[in-house]
Amino acid sequence: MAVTIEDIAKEAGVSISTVSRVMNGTKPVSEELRDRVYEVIKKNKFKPNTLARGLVTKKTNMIGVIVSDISNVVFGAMTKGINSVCESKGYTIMICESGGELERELKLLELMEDKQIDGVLFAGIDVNRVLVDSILKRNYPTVLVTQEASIGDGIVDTVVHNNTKAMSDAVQFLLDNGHRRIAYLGGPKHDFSSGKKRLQGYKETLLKAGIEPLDSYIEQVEFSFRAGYEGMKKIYEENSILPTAVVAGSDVIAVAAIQFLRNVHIDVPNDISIMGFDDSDFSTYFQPELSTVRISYYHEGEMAAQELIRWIEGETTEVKTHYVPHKIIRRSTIKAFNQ
Amino acid sequence: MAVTIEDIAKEAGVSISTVSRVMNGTKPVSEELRDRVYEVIKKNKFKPNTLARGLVTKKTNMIGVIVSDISNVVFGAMTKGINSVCESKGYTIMICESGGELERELKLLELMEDKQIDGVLFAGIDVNRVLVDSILKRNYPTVLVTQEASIGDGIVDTVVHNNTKAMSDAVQFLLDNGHRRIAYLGGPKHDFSSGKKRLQGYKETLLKAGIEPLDSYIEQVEFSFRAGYEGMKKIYEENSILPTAVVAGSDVIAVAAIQFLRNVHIDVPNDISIMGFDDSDFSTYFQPELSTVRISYYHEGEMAAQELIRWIEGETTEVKTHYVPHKIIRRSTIKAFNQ
DNA sequence: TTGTAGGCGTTATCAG
DNA sequence: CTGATAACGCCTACAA
Repeated sequence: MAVTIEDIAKEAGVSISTVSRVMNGTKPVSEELRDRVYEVIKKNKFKPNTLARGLVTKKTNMIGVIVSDISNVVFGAMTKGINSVCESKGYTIMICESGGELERELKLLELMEDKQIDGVLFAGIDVNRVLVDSILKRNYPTVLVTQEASIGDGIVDTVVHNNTKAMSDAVQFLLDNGHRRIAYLGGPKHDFSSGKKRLQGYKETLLKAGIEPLDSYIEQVEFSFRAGYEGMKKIYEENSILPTAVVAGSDVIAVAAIQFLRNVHIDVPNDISIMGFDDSDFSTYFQPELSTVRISYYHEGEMAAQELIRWIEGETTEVKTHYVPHKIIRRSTIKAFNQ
Repeated sequence: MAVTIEDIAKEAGVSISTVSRVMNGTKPVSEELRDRVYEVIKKNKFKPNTLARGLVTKKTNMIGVIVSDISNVVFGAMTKGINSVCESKGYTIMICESGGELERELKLLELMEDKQIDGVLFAGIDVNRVLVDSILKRNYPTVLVTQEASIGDGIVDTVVHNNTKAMSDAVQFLLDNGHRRIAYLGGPKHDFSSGKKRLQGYKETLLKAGIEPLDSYIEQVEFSFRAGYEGMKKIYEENSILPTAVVAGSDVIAVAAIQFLRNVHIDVPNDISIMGFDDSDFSTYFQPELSTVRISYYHEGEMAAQELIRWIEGETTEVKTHYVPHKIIRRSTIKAFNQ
């Protein structure tokens, strides 16, 4: 059996409250006793039982993180950001994987509560009304990361990149480079940020430039290499007039598209330009290097964790959507037509 | 304040022990009372407080996972495997990142204990005597994943792939394909499996084929694109006679090497063959596709988690090293000289 | 400044 | 089968 506060008290010849006080600095203790107690603590390598402590303080210093796919590089980067601030603030993270399924997301939200975590960081796929209700009715702070609620802003605290604007910027970048026939090979429909926000950014920007979006130029696929490959294939097969550029929903999708095009002897960027999304590490591993929209998921994770901890620790926090900036990165998969 | 077992007991008109019993099925309860209690539980959505429970049962159903780098795809896959079995067995995982620093690894091992986890899965960089001692003296089950102890087998329970054999197989594969000048561009020296085991496999296999390993053909670098690139550059610059093949420590390193070679107009595989390691998802995204050694980190994670849980739940477990199989995957970065 | 005692929410032991 | 009651290890008024 591990050594308890009582053992320490006994050995130091003081009461357990005194031991508690020197450990937590919660009330003044005479120097003499303090030293004596410290000594005994060190000697016995005493570590207070966090469960017992949590039971009375209602605080566990643990925060939950819910993501759809642990092995996804995007969430890897985000988690790293989260972890860096949590560690420095004395919090430990509990990561759970939802697979993007509503059922499991709801179950995990509950699991977190059971575990008495202090708060959760939620990276959903489509944070709809059911999810929002579930989040709001719980008695722990929650901030959304990576994905805003699909039923409107200002309802739950959020840290995201502006998906609409990011995609809009990507399309505008292509327009600025003289492209007019721009296809969209984005993430899945059921993913709110990809299925709705980004597609919206794509369409609006084309429209603003006087270009009517073409259904046959729009393909929404899963975030995987295979899906990206098949999506590009479909666009290729079903259009007699090919686009001169494609905006992708992720770098993986972009790379898959390039691979397909190469297989049908279409050169990137000479025949078709490709724009990635995310700026994953590997986007410079390829030849040609990927032009892309840089999203700092690491930073997004950091911000979200900071926001959550601020909330947990009682610093008044306004429920709002915080945007982390994105940036267009030009590399070799874009060819300019104008000038 | 959340509803407690006492509230339920009161509302159902029974004692708290009865409520506890119906929840845990620990002792028989008359059907009548059981139904009545269940009703009240459902109605109030009562969830027992895990902290209080853990305090008395000494079990938290949480297992800790310590990795050096959360955003590394290898650990992403492993974690996913771990998570899948943990979830099915009712355990939740607590992931911590050590950065591969001994200090932090030791600190995390302690943190885990503080949190009263039931056991930990440890993926270290060099599990030396200090670490092993620290692991053994703790009072929770621990199994090493991905990396065996550097001070010998059979001391702590382990699930790994056979690094020596895997690298040996890779080299043998190259030998079988007629290569004689094979360079080694592996992981960092301080990483036991890469710095020691794999290098050993490389040297032994060459020796067995009557080839004396060349120092100038051996480069040990960090697991990053940049480091891989620089490492390949060094081999290129410092050898008047270039190797005809290179075995890499990871797919990322392999891709980086290819990139460098391309930049100095050396063709892969016609001029130099490249063998990757890991078989990461992206190894088929490139042209040419990467020949590599497939390691199923997902499966490794699964096995380790199973082993740990078996241990936690008291099924006698023999402390030994479990190997998960690897496999040579031939793709396009290898050219055969013979036949 | 220090100690006593009650309570946090459960499980488990022991009578009934 | 059921119900008190004592732990579990710690924090925190309340007293001294």
